[in-house]
Amino acid sequence: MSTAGLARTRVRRADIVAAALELFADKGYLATTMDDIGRAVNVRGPSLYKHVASKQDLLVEIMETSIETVLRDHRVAVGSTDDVGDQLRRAVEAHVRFHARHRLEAFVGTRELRHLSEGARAAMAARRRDYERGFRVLVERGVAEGRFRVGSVRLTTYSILDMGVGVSVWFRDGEEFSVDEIAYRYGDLAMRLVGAA
Amino acid sequence: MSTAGLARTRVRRADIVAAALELFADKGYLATTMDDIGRAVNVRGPSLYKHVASKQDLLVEIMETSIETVLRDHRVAVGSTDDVGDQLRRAVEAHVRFHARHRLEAFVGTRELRHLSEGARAAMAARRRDYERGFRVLVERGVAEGRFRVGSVRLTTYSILDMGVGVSVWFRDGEEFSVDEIAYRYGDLAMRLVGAA
DNA sequence: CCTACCGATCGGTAGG
DNA sequence: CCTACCGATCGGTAGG
Repeated sequence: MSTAGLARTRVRRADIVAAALELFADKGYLATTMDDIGRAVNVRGPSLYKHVASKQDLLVEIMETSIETVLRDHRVAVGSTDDVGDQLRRAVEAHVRFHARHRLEAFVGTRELRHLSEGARAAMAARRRDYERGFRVLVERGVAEGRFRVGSVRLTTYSILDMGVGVSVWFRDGEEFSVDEIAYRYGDLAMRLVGAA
Repeated sequence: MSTAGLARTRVRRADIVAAALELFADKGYLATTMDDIGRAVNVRGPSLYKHVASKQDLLVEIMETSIETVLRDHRVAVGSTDDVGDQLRRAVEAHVRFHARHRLEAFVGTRELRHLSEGARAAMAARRRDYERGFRVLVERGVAEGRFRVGSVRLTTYSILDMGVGVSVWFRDGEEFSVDEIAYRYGDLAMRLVGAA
């Protein structure tokens, strides 16, 4: 038994989370079994419980990590300048970068929200509203400063956010556009939407 | 037993499909049991098998009906005029109307694609590509005719589609905007995206 | 349209 | 980290 030669590094919690992310994105949370996740890191399902408390825990960790990442990126983008046009442009670029680079997190974050326990779900929903509000505030300020011209702040904000989220659905690495190219072009598109192009 | 007074009309297949749609949208396909669906139409789970062949069948019916609806609406919109600007505008309006009026179908259509059997999934994916192509062709023609000015046909098309899909996530009846108001405003936003505003 | 039930699956625990 | 296993759930069928 001790002679089996399979290269096998010690299982780390981060590997388990990464495997769970891929499986949740591919098959869905409910359809993914602890055995599936174990297989991806070369152990049996029950062995995972030495590293994680539950399957639910894995989902919570994935979602919390990604909302914190995108909120941090957003704050950095907005804090990088005082010009509301540049703020919105950079916020959109950060939004798109996140949704291209973290496609699976974005997927799982929206599609599996309902499988979060009640408390975790409410906390996540609140964080997501914070994020949306960040964009709405920028659009509002741009309008107030006479820089943007929009039909409806709310609809324009949703449009900007939703088109960026869409990137996570169709983006594939190594195709026509790089992440940065897409980010810049979506920045341009957002400027058009707010009438500042 | 025969004296129980509960108002109960005969169970129709359409009622079952409608109940399944609501449950699939709310809890997800896998988390919805045949007993859940039965309860919604006042029968036990096993009784449903007199009307439907399987739970999978319900999902297929929901998805096929909605893709056919949106494709039909799209063809009517595009066929209503020869002006490519008006064609795109009306196509966007139809797209948005569908995603506002058929929120749940839109939800289930994208979120539960992976729970379709292999064959049904491939057929659905093909229909969805047809739909996308309809928009891409309009954007291309507008550019060729010198009416639109875009950075990338592909990214602009995705943006237009994705922001419309987003309506199904946040739209609620009886709030700030009616379905038609949203449709018109999204038509305006699409015109801005293609540089024809 | 119902009850009883089969067969399979799965999260998590016991106890090494 | 593993095997054995519990308890619960669920789609679908049998047979009225």
